[in-house]
Amino acid sequence: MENDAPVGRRERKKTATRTAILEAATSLFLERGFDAVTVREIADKADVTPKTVFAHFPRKEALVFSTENEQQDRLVAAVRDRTPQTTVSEALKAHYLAEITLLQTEPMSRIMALMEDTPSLIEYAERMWLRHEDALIAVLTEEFGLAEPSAEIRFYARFALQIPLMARQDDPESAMEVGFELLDQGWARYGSAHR
Amino acid sequence: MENDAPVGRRERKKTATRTAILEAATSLFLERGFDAVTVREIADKADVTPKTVFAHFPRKEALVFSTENEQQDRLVAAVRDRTPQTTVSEALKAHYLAEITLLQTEPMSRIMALMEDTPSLIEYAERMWLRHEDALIAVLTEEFGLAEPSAEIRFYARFALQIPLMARQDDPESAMEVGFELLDQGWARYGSAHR
DNA sequence: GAGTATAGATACACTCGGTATAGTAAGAGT
DNA sequence: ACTCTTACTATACCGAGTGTATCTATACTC
Repeated sequence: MENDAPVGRRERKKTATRTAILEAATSLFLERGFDAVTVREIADKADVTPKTVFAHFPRKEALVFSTENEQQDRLVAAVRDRTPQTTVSEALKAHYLAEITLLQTEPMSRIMALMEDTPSLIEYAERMWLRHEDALIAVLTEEFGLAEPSAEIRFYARFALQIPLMARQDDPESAMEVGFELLDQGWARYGSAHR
Repeated sequence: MENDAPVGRRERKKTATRTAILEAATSLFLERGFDAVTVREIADKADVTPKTVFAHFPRKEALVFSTENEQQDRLVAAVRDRTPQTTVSEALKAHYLAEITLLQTEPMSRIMALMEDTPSLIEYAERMWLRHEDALIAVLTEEFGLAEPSAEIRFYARFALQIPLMARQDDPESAMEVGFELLDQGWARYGSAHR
């Protein structure tokens, strides 16, 4: 979390205001919901100018998802650090399931609850998630010992990132199962019966 | 296009203002670009109130994509009306390629050019395109003689709709080829060599 | 055909996210 | 002590989109 070098006072102050903004925002969001809180209120509570809020976070939605980078790192690590006898799909499936259980614990679960009834947040979260595509393509390319990503890898990454988005319902495990089965074995078996 | 019953004067006037807004918008967009045109300017040129613009179109971006419904109809028809010996994937691939060539002709090509350098438009177009998912799921369910959509169908639809989004580059045909090959035959063949 | 209801449009004020600009003040490097 | 940079402020602003009350031409009804 805060394992960066404790550099100069200036940077310390900067991260201080950043966390102040973040804390003000999350407390207000959890209290009244995302849409009902204005950026100006957040700024007031954090005792900064609205402009400062946007200096630290590109959009209002970004105040909810401040741990995006770590998420990507975990995803990449899940692929790269899998055991040799594990396929990429198996590793991804396991990782997705682990992430889901992670999201069900405090304090993430409250943010997830906030998300459920805020369309703009869902949308933003999905867009952010899909931004990991390039990173996933990069690991896969590396793992497969290629110099350039192949078209197959690109499609695989695109498809694979869709799976957790569809498994956010009641039974994530079996949904995930189906998704990866289709991704690994293909549709032909289902479709061939009906041309 | 305008094959609806020529009903009362009221509805005729309504569609008249709608087309006036649409024409004003497209001409201004093509002339100066999407972002450089304000809704007020469009409203002025169409001689209506800004409020009226939003009464006809939910968002500014919707002014560019006014033929969304027809697009969905064509997609559904491509699946439903395929010849019996054609698989769904084959039908979709052919349809996508046809749509792409359609988009390369006037006046669509100019709208596409407009899109290229307007991120918000690309985003909106993709979101709108993916909204066809439910419709695609519905046809597939029907075509496969099921009462309820299966999880496999849901994933297939999700994946299949991603393919044209990835084939917007230089060589759509071969990209499409790869996408559907992966979707139909699965990743196992590629991945197995590298676990 | 007069009376009434209503849908489409208007006028206008407003909210809110986000930006632009100019300036201040504190910290960092020399 | 000397700048130079940088986080932040103050303030005004922009543009998309909404809320509300109102007007009016059209449609419906008796």
